[in-house]
Amino acid sequence: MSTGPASDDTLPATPWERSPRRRPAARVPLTPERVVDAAYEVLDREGLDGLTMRRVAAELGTAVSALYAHVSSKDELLELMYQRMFAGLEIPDPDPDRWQEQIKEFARAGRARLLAHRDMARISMAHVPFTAGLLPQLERMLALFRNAGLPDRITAVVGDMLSTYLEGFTLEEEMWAARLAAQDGGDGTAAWERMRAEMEAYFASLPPDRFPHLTALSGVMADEDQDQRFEAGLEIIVRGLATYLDEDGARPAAPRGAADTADTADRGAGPGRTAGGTGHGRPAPPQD
Amino acid sequence: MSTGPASDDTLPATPWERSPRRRPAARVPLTPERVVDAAYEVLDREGLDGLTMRRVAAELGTAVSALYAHVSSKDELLELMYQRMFAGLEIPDPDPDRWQEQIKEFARAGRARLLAHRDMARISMAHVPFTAGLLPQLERMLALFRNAGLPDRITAVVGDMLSTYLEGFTLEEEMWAARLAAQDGGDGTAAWERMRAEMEAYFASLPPDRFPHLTALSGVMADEDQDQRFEAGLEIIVRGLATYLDEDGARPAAPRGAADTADTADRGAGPGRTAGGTGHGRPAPPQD
DNA sequence: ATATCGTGGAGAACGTTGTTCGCCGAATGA
DNA sequence: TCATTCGGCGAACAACGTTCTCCACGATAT
Repeated sequence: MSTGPASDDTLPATPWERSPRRRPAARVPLTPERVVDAAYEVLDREGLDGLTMRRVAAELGTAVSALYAHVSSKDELLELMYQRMFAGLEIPDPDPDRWQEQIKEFARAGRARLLAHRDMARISMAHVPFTAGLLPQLERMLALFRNAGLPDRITAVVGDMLSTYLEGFTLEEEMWAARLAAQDGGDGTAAWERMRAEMEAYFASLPPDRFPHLTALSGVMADEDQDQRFEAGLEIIVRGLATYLDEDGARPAAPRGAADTADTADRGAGPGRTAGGTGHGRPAPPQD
Repeated sequence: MSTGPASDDTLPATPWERSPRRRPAARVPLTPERVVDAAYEVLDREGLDGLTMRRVAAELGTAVSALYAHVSSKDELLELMYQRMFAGLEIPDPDPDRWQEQIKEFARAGRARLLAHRDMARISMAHVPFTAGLLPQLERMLALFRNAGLPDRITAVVGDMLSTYLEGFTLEEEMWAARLAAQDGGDGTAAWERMRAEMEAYFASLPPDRFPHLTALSGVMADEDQDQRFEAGLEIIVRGLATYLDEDGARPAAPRGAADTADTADRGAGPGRTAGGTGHGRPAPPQD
């Protein structure tokens, strides 16, 4: 460079002490996996808004530009993070006796994955849910629904619906947590408790003539925790699904030991046409 | 070329023709509402990623810094846009005979609002759903559910669930539309048709031994359009809700003319405790 | 053992973003 | 008519994603 060197702590180490130290560090040649590792580290510490390429590079002790030899763009980095989230997610073999519980277990496992890292639901929401790597999971989920006896028309729709519920619920959960953490540092349960009390008081303070139901429910609006709310929503969906079992000649409730993964051929096309899963129609035109 | 004026259309108009023209323009003194108007204009033209304070200012013909006298930050601008989306959204008086249809109509109206402007679901998802301005809508929704005969425990949960489904579904819808628009300019139905064909072919091309259900459903995975898929999911939720009607001594299905908005007192606390609507429990700790 | 080559990381730079600071010009009250 | 106040303007700042050029290192060939 044409000018003088910067102040001391920005100087690179002297060669005789840098060389021996660099050996162990430089021998790990910075793979995409390591970049994703560092990105997760930064994500948990700084949140999605604080997840910058510069910070990821700093986490690895490398230059920013070095990252681009392995990930090509920040979007691809987020994509890799998204895919890793589902790595090793097992969906059990269909057991028609327990299909409701199996669906719930899948949803709980998904929520746990989303909550495992900060702002994960935001990342998840920003990606189209079915990449090639996720096809096995999709297949096993379809097996769950079809073997339960759900009509194909419903099977094709419920996968998207479940993941939408999963991601949407967890996203909202994250947002409350973030808002809470922002307004005061106490990330313990005390802050939650106080906010619940505040909300309850707020609802109760509304004019009862204009908000009869809101005020009537105020005492309990802040009562259940997130786990219970998640379960309640899940239960609504599963109950809704169950109403399709005694339709179209499908098995009535949850008969024993019938269909397993191999029953695809015999129920192939159902009553008439079956219907769309990941397929999407036309985009509804913007209306003003 | 540090000096020289730019080409003609970037030049401001001459004073003698600008002054009379500026009168009507400058007499509109740049309210927050006008900023939001311009922001919507930019949003529809450039998308959320292209929604820049600089572009909004350009749309208004003002300087960027002028915006900050009225909106204070981009986040607040997005908040105002979010709130305007619900302005004038009417939720009908509860009709216990038609509660299922009323819920569906609300959801359809919500989806229409979200689709009315580009990337609106992304904005909506980023905001906590219940601001003070939205309380009347929330109240009327609670009325719908309670008058239908749903237990308070369910009423408190289903509002969030419906809006989650609404926003999540539309968000995914938007993402497909955006991806489609990006990969080729043809925003007509032809592009959608081609993509559906591609997806169908892709699913069908998978190895049937590893993906029996996916291949079995391939022919119909891309069959329904978004409207039908939305309705199908809605139907699942409503059916799930209906299963709660003959519980806890609530009315069996949809009896005539009972309860209206004034019935809050008599069914106040139901069987035991009722449960949380917007309240959220503690944040589940990150697990690694 | 020496010279050559190629790869991958380093550093600086570019264009763009949200936001802030100091200034000016035009309305308004005395 | 003067002083004041307020809203818009231009420039600037820090930080972002991304790209460019260059250099040092290890492996290969002679």
